[in-house]
Amino acid sequence: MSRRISDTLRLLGEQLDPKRRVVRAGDLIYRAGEAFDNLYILNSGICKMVSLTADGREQLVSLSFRGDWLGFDGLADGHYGADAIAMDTGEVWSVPYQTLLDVSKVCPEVLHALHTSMSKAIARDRDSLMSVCTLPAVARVADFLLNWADSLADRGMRTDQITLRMTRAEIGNHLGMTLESVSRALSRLARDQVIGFATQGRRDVQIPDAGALSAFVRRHLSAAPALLQ
Amino acid sequence: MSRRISDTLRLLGEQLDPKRRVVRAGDLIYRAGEAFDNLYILNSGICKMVSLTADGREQLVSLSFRGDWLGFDGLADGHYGADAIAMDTGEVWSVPYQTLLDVSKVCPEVLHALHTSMSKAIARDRDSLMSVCTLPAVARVADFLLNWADSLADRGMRTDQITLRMTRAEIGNHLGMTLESVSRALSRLARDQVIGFATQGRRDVQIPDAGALSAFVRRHLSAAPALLQ
DNA sequence: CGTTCGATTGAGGAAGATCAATTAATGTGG
DNA sequence: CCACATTAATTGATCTTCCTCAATCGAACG
Repeated sequence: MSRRISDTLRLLGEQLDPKRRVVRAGDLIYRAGEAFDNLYILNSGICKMVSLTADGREQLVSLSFRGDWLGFDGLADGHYGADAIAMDTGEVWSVPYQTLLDVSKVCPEVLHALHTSMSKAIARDRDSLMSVCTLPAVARVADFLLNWADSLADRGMRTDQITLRMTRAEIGNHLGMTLESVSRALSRLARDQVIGFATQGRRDVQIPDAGALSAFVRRHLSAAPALLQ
Repeated sequence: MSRRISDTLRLLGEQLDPKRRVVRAGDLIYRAGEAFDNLYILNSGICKMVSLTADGREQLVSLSFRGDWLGFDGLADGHYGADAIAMDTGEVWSVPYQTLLDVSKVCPEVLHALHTSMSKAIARDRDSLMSVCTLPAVARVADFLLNWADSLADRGMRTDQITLRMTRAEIGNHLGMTLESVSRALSRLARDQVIGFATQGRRDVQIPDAGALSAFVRRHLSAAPALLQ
């Protein structure tokens, strides 16, 4: 899988000749409301998508890792629907949507990469909804950590220790709970030995055994009624 | 907008020569886990996507209306990620993904229609997450009704009276609350005169003034902390 | 006309929010 | 490099929202 993502990135880099930009934590990649022109590909680093409603509600709607595309949300109505913000040093490639279409005609793999990435984005968004709707707070945090670790694993990175580049407030916002609940959940997970904290600072989370963390989630399902037919 | 959707459907019908199938409430369009081959286009009727986890959690992840495409979620890993179930009598078109790609080469509009639809799906999924994460139960139900009405409006249909083809349990599942909370929320909305119930049966909801319903949501925002940078 | 399924409503309880105080990490200017 | 200021995180006490359990009512259907 790590191979897959690197290979895809190499292909895209060669075929699309994207504009490359180095970003640092906090840098804006695009802003909600801006005219849609480019799609972005995250070559390295981590990104968050933050959506803001007219009535002032703010939501961290998704996270992106190496190989992910950004900006789909702007395609339909010609304007991006959220802010894309770097959470870390990284490199972002940008490609005009039109260029992408042109290249796709001679290189179908590029189009397939786009579709695969959009499909994954949809699947991930649904997983988020599932998590928020069906899991109690502690399990939601555990599930969040598992998903982060999975994302790293897909990219061939270590998953026994992950560095969350987010505050408790951001995590809570993304998971639909308060920062205090996030903190309590993490303390609980640490007390139950399914996660650990690194020596310095509590933003580094150790996951010695993903299976145990996964089992923790299963143990904390609140008996939900079936929907069925 | 209604024009747009009809026009797009006509184009797709002509260009793709899809297989057409009439479905009735409860009919399965595709099943989670099935091999991905086709994309589906909803020519009429309403559809729900239901996702099921390994540990038995069930989630109504999204709803689809006339003109929406179904099946994107299967593109990335070759298997559909949810069940697609008709909630009403309707007609579903199916098109092999490969056919779609072939036609796209001679008719770029088709590809653009696909991308637009995927982009909208992503935007809608994010709206769902936003709603679940930032709104209290009553407001969530109100927002749900507003979104449904908007979907109808986009298709040129009446929005002052909508027929929910869902039980309270299904609505609750989709919105992350119990069926009792949905019932109480609807009673509350009716008491506050922002919705009404039709003479017969309580599945028909009248929305005399969408603005008033929208204002109700705004009045019931729980003061949330800002995320900012 | 009774049976079944869905919806409503009430009472009590629990999960998580809110408020508040403390501690830990991070950053800044001297 | 240190004292101080600032921001983030933890933890506790209380309160609110929503869930759970239960009874009743209504609608649909054989």
